[in-house]
Amino acid sequence: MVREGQDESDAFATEVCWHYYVNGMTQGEIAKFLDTTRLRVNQAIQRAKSLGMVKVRIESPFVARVELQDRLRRQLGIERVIAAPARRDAYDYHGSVGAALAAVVTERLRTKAWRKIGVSWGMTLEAGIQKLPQLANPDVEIVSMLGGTMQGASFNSFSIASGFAAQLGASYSLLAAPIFLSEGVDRDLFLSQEIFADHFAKFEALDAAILTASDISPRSYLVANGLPEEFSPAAITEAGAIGDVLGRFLDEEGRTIDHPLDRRTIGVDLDVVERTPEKILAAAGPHKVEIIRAAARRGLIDTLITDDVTAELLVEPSEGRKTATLTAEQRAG
Amino acid sequence: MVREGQDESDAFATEVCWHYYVNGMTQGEIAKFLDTTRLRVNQAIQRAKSLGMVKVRIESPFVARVELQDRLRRQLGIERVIAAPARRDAYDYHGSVGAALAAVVTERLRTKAWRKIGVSWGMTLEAGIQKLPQLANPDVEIVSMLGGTMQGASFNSFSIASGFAAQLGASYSLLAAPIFLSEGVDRDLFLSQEIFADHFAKFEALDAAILTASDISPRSYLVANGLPEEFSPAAITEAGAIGDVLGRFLDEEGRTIDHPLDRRTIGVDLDVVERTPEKILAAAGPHKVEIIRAAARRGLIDTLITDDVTAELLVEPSEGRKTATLTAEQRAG
DNA sequence: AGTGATTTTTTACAGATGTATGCGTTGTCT
DNA sequence: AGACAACGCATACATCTGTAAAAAATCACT
Repeated sequence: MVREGQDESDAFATEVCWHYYVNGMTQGEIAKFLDTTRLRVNQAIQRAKSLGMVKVRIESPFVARVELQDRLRRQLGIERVIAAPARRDAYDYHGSVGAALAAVVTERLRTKAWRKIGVSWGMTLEAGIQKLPQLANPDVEIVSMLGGTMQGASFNSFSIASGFAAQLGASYSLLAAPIFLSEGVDRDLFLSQEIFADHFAKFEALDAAILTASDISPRSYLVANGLPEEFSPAAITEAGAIGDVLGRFLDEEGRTIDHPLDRRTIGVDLDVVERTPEKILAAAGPHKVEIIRAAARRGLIDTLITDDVTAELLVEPSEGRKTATLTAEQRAG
Repeated sequence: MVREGQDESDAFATEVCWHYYVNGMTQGEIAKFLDTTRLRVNQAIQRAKSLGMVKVRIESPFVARVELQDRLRRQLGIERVIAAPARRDAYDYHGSVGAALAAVVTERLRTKAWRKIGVSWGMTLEAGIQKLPQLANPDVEIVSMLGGTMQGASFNSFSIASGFAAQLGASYSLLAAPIFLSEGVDRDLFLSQEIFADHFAKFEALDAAILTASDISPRSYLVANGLPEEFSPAAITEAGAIGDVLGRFLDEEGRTIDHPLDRRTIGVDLDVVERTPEKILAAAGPHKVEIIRAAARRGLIDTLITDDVTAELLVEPSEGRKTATLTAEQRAG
């Protein structure tokens, strides 16, 4: 050509991409058609992609959610994120997340050979039970991962494990103890009872754990109904806690806070939970953003189930909102 | 899922496409990641494409031209179209087309083992010679496909073949005869001369033909300089002709017109040209639109070299201008 | 429960794609 | 002119992709 190299090569790449993407020709066909080698065509496509000449856009109502999930997944460094679409007009923190949790558990049970599933408790998990279909999994055992509350407003904390078991057609194993021991009770002595030893041994053998997280506020079922009188929410916050997972209060970095309350908690140790093969944490609500981040940092989440409202709040504000139109240069490598 | 099937499957397809196109994951990786089979992922991508969910856009200054060429190529039913970018401020019909012709010929000579190249003549081909680099093709013979003019304004019609040969470093073979025999000369007798028989035999053995086309107007070098006095342009038009290729006047359908002039023309028969393996026709200008269409219909064009202005005029107005953003559903089949 | 029909899942295989290797050509420097 | 380096090209090969057929599972019906 009389024209200079850059133009010519761009024009060539343009024509190659046109045939490839628009006309659907194969690289070999294009090479034959343009009297060149397949290698050249292949390289032209790769160059065009890396130059951002080829733009792939996915048009679907689900794109925003998928993108959000993907970004959050990378940011939190966890395996999977599900951001269920929340009702923005009647936002309740639990409805959509519960449905998504039910769907995930159902799907997982269909394909995985889970035997023991550890469960936490709380309003989010209660919502999940409501959405579960009736299944038959006689080989599955639902293992309660922490003690229960002695009083409550809406549901019995022990009923979470049994409720899961009932819907899943599974057996269950409760931890028949208060979540927080009374003052003066010797923890080691209490737990030395044989029945507890058997139960704690199951924690090490869980195939999956269904968790939730709460902040420290009256909205937290645990704080509202379970906290011993001598521990005020303010005192726990003072100690650096921003919320709890399984009754264990964590600081911003996901570390268990050093506080007398922790030594009175009856339930699985978070270090044990970390070793569980599949950890599903379901939680939503603007007030839970910090504790979800902390739980992720602690390594307590493989699959995060939340809603799109919370997910939006979870993503780093620094990471500017990307458009759904992205370059597909990734195929190059 | 609690949601209905359509939504779920669309959401799934969206997520799959996201991973595939945006994250650049392989179908197998996505299947493993989403706990499903590669088949499902493959089908989801195909469904998304066929639903128009995936849009591929090529962003390049050359897109418009490439698209134009491709559309024209299909419409004319020829192998290749090159629409060189014309200078719209100083439009001359020949500059850009000549450069493109030179580029094509150079490229073809580099890769193809052409031995005999037939050439027409005219201002467009003259422009091509000007843009040809100096090459060395001692094994190539340039064969003039028609007789010459006895007078002219700008260039000698015989110099086209010799000019090509000089630039290409090839030998040449002229047809030393007038393009139109004088009245009363017996054509068969004239052509029975041995030297012409040899030359005409070469027409059957051409590897390629470099052609052009003109309308019937003073802008045509042939009409202006070559037409016998007894044939007025009006008379030829009257006979149905809209232009000529190699001195053969064609009607709209590309048929050689039945006219006394045709029986006095000295040059290759168009039926012979049709059998030439590679026919390159270079022509541009709004006035040449009709004759280019006719030449294509006649099967005289494998590669059309024109400019973008002419190409725009050549495409059927009925075929609405498509946008450069097209669905890439073609990969499905 | 048994049986047949329908649908999924698995498996296999034929292209298509992306990459590395070695060879030949071109151009350049001494 | 000869040697060397750089570049491009053909080949080969390891995935990846798309599709069809076989096997298995599920479902509907008797």
